[in-house]
Amino acid sequence: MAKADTPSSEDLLKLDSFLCFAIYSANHAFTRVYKPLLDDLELTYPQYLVMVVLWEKDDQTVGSLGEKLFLESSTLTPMLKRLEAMGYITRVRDRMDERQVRVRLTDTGRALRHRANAVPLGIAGATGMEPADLARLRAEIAALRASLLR
Amino acid sequence: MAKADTPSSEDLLKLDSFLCFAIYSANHAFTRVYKPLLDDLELTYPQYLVMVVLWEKDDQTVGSLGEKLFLESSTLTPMLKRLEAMGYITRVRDRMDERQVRVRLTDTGRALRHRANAVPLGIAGATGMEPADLARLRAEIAALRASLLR
DNA sequence: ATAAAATAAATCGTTCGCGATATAATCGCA
DNA sequence: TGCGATTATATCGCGAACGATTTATTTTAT
Repeated sequence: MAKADTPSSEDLLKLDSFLCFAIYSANHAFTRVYKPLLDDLELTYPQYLVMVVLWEKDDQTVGSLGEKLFLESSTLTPMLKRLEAMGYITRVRDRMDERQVRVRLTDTGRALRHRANAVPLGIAGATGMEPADLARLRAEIAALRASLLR
Repeated sequence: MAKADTPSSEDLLKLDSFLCFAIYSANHAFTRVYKPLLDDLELTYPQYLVMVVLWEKDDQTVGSLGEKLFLESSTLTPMLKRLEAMGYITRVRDRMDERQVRVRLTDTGRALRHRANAVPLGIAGATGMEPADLARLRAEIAALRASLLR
């Protein structure tokens, strides 16, 4: 199958598309594995990521969330409105700088964290990998992302 | 920062969300890096993946494409209609089994492959990684996906 | 031979995600 | 001071992506 020669650009077309595809399909796989666990919390996977960021640090601007999640306001604004409608967060213009919107957890949103603690255990189990391997892989992929966005 | 103790479920909430998030954001990063390269071909990133699969093996059913790409017909059908409208593929009911739709490259679609050969080189460069490392990482992520979907 | 089960795509409604653009507030500088 | 540039968020249109359902065809079992 694999030849010792320098791969032609035709071979590369396949080869390299595979790393991106591995990531693309692994991402879908994560979405699917998370779904049943998150259904209980009535959160989608991207919404869950927003909540994780807020559980770590409450009271952030839309821009700050976007920086951490690598998302644009055009993606976040509608998502945050849904989370607000569900009663998990509030969105309030900053008094000092009315351009900014401060996103804060409600008591319900904060309380959700306890129920969410069960989620990661389920995921870690689903990967079937050792914590150390997971950490190493995570770091490598994060480095890859950083290179890509450079 | 890191303690030697067994991580609590609260710590895990952060830790484990990171592998999924690393993948999630790396996937977005790939989409962004591909975009300018694919704009010339008038393909989106998912459409490009479909074309890659067809360049490898022409004349496949919707189901076969879905198996390889891990996508449902509800995702593929509209995408394939767009590729058909662009003149890159044809969609024809199979005479032998009218339930199936056979997807075939047009001459234009086949010809596109040559122009697409430039794409992977650009991506490989953007990762800044050695081919061997890329291959290893790809394999690890593919294994992870397989575990998740088990 | 035909009714029931299974299979393959397509359709529908919802959520994400982006780029381009709009709106509104603040900043900087003449 | 006040006006142009910058910044923060929101809006819009489009293309994925999924689950649930529908339609059409084929297979199977009776």
